[in-house]
Amino acid sequence: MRQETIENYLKTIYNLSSNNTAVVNNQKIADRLSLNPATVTEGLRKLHELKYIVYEKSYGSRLTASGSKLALDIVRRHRIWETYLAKELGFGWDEVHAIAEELEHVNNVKLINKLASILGNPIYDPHGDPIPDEKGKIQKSNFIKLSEAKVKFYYKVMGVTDHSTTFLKYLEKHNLIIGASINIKTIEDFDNSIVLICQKKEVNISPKAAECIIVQSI
Amino acid sequence: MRQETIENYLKTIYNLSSNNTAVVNNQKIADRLSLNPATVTEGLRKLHELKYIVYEKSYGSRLTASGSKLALDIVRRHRIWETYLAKELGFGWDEVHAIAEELEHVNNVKLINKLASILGNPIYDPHGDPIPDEKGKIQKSNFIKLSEAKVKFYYKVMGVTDHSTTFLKYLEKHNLIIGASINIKTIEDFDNSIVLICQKKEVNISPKAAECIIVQSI
DNA sequence: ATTATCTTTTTGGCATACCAAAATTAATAA
DNA sequence: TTATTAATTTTGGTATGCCAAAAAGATAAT
Repeated sequence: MRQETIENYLKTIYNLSSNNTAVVNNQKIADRLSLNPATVTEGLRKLHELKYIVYEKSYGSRLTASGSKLALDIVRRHRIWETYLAKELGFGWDEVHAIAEELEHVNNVKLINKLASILGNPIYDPHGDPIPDEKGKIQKSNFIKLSEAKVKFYYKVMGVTDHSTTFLKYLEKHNLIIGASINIKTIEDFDNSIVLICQKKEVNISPKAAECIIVQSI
Repeated sequence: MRQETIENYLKTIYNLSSNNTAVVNNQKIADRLSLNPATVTEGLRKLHELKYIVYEKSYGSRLTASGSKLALDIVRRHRIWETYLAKELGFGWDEVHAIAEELEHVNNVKLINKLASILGNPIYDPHGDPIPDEKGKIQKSNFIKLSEAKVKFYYKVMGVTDHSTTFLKYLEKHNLIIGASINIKTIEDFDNSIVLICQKKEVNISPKAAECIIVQSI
């Protein structure tokens, strides 16, 4: 199996099993990688043979220790590159993902560690996702998307994943700046829009906007 | 044909036809890419179909305008990365080639131009090879290896392609520092070793060392 | 000019990574 | 529980990139 193929599968399985214990189903992998389901079945069978995953037919896959190790390594490379592209090379946060998607396959530990060191060994990337360290250790993040927030809970705005002028203006209008404290009042049943209190004013946030706002439970 | 495969062939053909007009034979391509001659024959036939090269059976290949364009682009990416790795990320000149060999396939114009700009848009890389500009224009270099120097001519030492301590000490001992002026006295017939005058002293340079010293006609 | 040698090409074959369509298996709803 | 729908797997097939060994072509040496 080509190394790049292996890496793409493992990264995808890792990302889809967020907590890294959940079993991932084939269809989601096929969607993410834009592959035919038949191709995925084949791929997973091979990854099982290579002992990167445990694959149970008609059930799903989860990473083994060695698969997890490789997946974390790829995730590290990807996030370090994203951060480097954004912070050191002046790319927009909307541009970095696609480039990092290619750069992540260049496997040179010294290179990634050097970039990380220049960046001050960050534990979070520009999107608020945690960056595994060289050993694969990951800072468990309590950052979530506003769209995943629960009613009555208090949160702090930590970042955004969309940096378009229109979106930033939208946020400004509602006082949703970085660091702002918010309280979720209700989530509308019919369209999932979120009603929250920010600086004593009631604000209505669309589901689309809520997807792009990163918050932390406080 | 996979993009990476195309790029590796074109780069190799470009490098082997130095002046970019000479016809390149299959065996040299096979050697450089560590491929079976049969594979090369196949590859060249496909590149001909794609109009990247003109390939005449049992004769050889040369780049077309479009092949040359792509080749120069790859060469640019490779040499910019080498320079960036060496100058900005602190890699040794012996390490940069292998890493650049992978990074060169990441095709993002903005990225390469940004790196070039940080470096001050250099026209030569750490090995003394010229870096094509964004349009593929190349500064014609009059740098040659000392091994290609001619008797009675005057040259200036411009760089080295081997950075081992032992080699640098060898040079120092003979006063062959960067910028030094030299005059080729004779080239020994039986072993091709070079006798030159440097700072009024006669110095004998082995063919192996002469391969690693870059000079410029003055 | 005719071997001998070296290079290139052809032939037949293998592994990988894919897909479409059919068949199977699992999940869900009636 | 049985039908219906959805997910998964099998089957048969394609394109790419590679190789070894045999055949053909070109080059050099005597």
